[in-house]
Amino acid sequence: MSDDLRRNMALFPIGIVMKLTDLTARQIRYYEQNGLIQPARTEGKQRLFSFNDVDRLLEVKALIEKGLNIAGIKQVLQLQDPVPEQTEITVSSEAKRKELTEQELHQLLKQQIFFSNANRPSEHALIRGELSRFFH
DNA sequence: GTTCTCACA
DNA sequence: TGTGAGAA
Repeated sequence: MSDDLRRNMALFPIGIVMKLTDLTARQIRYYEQNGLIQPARTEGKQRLFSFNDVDRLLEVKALIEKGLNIAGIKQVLQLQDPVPEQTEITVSSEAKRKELTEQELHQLLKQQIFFSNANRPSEHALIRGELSRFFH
């Protein structure tokens, strides 16, 4: 399985994303309304975030903390990722931009867990449990 | 118990 | 952005 596919496959409920990004559910949904992220949905309409979404959320958070508004962030993200539309699973059209190696992917995962540990040491187990499916 | 949408101070 | 209501 390609790394690219894996990054778009992870499915976190909003609660986990809140812990991972330290954003409120309100903010996360607000950013989605503004097109900053495109989380998938379950049949029950609950949001399912991929690692790409979490990654983007962290960028958004960083930008917000720098004093940017939604409009400003939209521009920044558009420059980085001009309309993802839908992530096609076609083998032929993959790897147009950044391909992550196994090591880089694991490094990213470690970072996520590190952030969580720094903020809420008592919730290691929960988050690790949710992320465990990404480790082999 | 968790998340969703909508709405209001 | 926060919070609460009401539904799923």
